[in-house]
Amino acid sequence: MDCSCVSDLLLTPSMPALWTPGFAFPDWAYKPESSPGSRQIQLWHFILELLQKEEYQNVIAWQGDYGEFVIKDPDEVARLWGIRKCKPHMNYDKLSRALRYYYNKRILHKTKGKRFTYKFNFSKVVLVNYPLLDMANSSFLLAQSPFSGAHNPECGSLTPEALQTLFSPPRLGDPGNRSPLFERQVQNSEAEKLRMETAFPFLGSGVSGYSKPPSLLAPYSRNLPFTDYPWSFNPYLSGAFPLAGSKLPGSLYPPHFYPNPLAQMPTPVSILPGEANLERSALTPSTPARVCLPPSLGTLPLRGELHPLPGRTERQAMGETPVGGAKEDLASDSELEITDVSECSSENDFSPDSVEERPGLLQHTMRKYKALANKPKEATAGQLS
DNA sequence: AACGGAAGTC
DNA sequence: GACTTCCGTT
Repeated sequence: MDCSCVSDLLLTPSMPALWTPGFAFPDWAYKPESSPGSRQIQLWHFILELLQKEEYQNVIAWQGDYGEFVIKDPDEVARLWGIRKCKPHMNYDKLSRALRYYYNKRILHKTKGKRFTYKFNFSKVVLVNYPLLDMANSSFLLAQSPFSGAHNPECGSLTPEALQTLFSPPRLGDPGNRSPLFERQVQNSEAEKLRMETAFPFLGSGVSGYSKPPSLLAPYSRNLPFTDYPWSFNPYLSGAFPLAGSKLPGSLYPPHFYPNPLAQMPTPVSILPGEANLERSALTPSTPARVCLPPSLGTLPLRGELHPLPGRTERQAMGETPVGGAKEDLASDSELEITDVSECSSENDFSPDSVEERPGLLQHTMRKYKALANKPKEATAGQLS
């Protein structure tokens, strides 16, 4: 009420918080779990939001390589952040302190020598989008990273047990209904949190990380569109957003960074599980679930077989249409500076999610992944392409 | 500008 | 836990 700060950019009624057209983050990343008791947006989310809003290109923008961005107007970013957090006295000094705390979490790191330039640990973003994928490739991915395998204890943590944990079915008490994309879990279980933290340590007490994305994750296209991605996989293209009909400005997707998904999205590989395996009712009926899979998953069991992280992650990877329309999304884009206060304490509760139990599949998938992970990259790529 | 410790807030 | 605030240091 008295806090005339919050932008409704991400709190449009018809749309859950943190609508990010180019990125898809599992709901657990949206807060309740990552910060028990708090529902506020995290700074890195906010940064990502700004980064993909065309209107803030002069404030903050992707620049340089791979995940690197420049805060062109520190004061403005701080101001926006302050508005978002109802911290009128926010400034860049404080904001940057918060950013520095991300260094240890491996979410960000500083691009030395470049003023106001930071870099996302991009692999983590990919991880968030395609957790299973990343896990599947973890061995050789990490092997290629500057902080590879032997030096990376995390690499060894991706054990079948970890997978098991990640895939473990929900507790019996967990609600069994699926919720539409963007609805977030409210009654998310600790198990879920544990699963996530196992897979995405950076969100917790993370350890590993690579400053450079694994080569398999492909360099950004400098000139070519989608085809430049070795496996037609745009890590920033979640596919979880209204594609057809959406009118996201192409400029939101700098070609050198991530091609315009709307214009260049190739026919994606569908990992749509069989109808019997997926409760399609939760999906927008007219919107085919789709996802661009990297070749590494090309030979993995698809349709009805691959059923990674049943629930949130899967649906995102499948390109579920978010609640609300693109039009509203766009309309809200320019309202970051909204001064509507009511949002300050508004709640954005979402329905609980569910996880399906597929023990057989789990075993199968785990074996497959393990096999894949143990193969040389080339061989794997070949086999998968 | 950038860093990071320390204490405080929610 | 994720900042916010303050501040001394590089």
